[in-house]
Amino acid sequence: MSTTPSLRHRLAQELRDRIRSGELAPGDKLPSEPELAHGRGVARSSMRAAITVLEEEGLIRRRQGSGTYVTYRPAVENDLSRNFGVGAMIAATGLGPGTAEETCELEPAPPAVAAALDVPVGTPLTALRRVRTADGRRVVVATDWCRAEHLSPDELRDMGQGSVYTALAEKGLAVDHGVASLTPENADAEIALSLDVARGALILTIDQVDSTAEGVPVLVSREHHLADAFSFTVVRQGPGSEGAS
Amino acid sequence: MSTTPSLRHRLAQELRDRIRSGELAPGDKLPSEPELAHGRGVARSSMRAAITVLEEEGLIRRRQGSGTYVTYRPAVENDLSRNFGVGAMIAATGLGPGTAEETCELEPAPPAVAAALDVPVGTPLTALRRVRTADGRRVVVATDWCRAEHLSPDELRDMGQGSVYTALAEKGLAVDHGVASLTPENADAEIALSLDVARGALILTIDQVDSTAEGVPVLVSREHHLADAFSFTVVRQGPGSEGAS
DNA sequence: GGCGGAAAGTTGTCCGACAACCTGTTAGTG
DNA sequence: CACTAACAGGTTGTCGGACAACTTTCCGCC
Repeated sequence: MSTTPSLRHRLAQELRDRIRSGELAPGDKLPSEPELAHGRGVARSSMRAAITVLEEEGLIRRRQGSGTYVTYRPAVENDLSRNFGVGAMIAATGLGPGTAEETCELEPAPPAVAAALDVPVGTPLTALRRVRTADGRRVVVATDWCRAEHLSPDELRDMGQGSVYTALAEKGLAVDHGVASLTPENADAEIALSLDVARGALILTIDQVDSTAEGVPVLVSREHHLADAFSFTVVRQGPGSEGAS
Repeated sequence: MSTTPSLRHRLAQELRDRIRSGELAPGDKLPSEPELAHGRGVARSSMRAAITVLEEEGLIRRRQGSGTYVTYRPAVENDLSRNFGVGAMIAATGLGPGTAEETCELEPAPPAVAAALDVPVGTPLTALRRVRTADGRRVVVATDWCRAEHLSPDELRDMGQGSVYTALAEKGLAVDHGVASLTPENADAEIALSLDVARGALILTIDQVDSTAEGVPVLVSREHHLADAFSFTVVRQGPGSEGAS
């Protein structure tokens, strides 16, 4: 897992840091490609590839004959498409993440989860149920399911504080991407009790299926977020390059 | 606006189409870079730059010494981070978008909108209020605000069916990206009336600020979506390359 | 002061070469 | 026969240089 990324990705990361640190502010013009390349002792084509990565991420914009400029894209505090896991989301709001309740045991697969993980309904799955807190306040109740042969309840319990993602990664099942589905809800009795709020409180439920790079679904989660504790944001790409469909 | 995009972007679009059309299925190996380049009569470096674009989008994955492969990323039907505008979202679900009510007039800027557009509170703004339908059913009530000197109510009315985005683009104010904020709500009396549902129905409100490539905010919108009419999904990038924070 | 054109600077594309790496084959060994 | 190790071929990664296309600046000219 400590394989060094390719040169262009390392160069891209350096530039990303320089932008995020504020050394290169929005609207600023980057040094020319030959300059950047010579400064780091790499070929211009390599530096160019790195710049292409950032361009695709939308951090910079190239203009032929003129130069390369940092875009005015805002740094969103809590971007749904980037922050992974409840802990990261809470941390992104500047609050301290914690866990109030935690149970981890084998549980027969509910239909929706079974379908996502491609197992028969009722198959025993490792289920991790947690109530997450932000600065002590209960804000999320979440359940994670994964196949028992991938991660047993015992292994997960031993993991302790570590994220489920790191636990899976150590088993060679690194999560590459996930698809999240958002649904507004009113808190039912169970959720209200777990989060210590009145029944009917506004909840945003996130159902997510995480898969490996090979497309194998390894983790299903259902998170009930207290609506007034978070603000969920997404950066949407403009309709520029895309053709009609 | 008809400036041809750079060669690598055109090549990237061709490859994207071949993947989306199913000609290249997930897991398939792409022809080698020299092969692809020669087939299109371009230099390998140009084709390589195009492939880098797709790699950054997550559509393909390169493996040194082995080849380039199409990833197993799912094609999500209604991706919040890609579909722009209510019409596109409705169309993405396979339903026919329509408009039930439409009013367009000057209106003093509410505080939140004024702040986003960087004008004093109460400044007259062009406000477009629409009730959108999917296969005839009322599903969204949306209000768009923009500065009157950018787009007057008359101009917008003349536009007719055309999207607000195209109207702005023709004025040289093409929208490059937007930041959306999601909030669950229960329908109040006004929304309930507009959407013809009971009070308290579950609503997902999307507040969005759209800006040009220069970072100038040009359009603010507030959309109340009927929760059970849509499923909102987001593809989330895995925690792979990102360091901890 | 205003205008036109040359000049310098920057990104876009092309070409050829070699290094690093993966994969399947083959020859050798037990 | 099973297993291992070396080999050859193919593929991506990086390098260096060159020229084209384009933008911006500046200088001389009117």
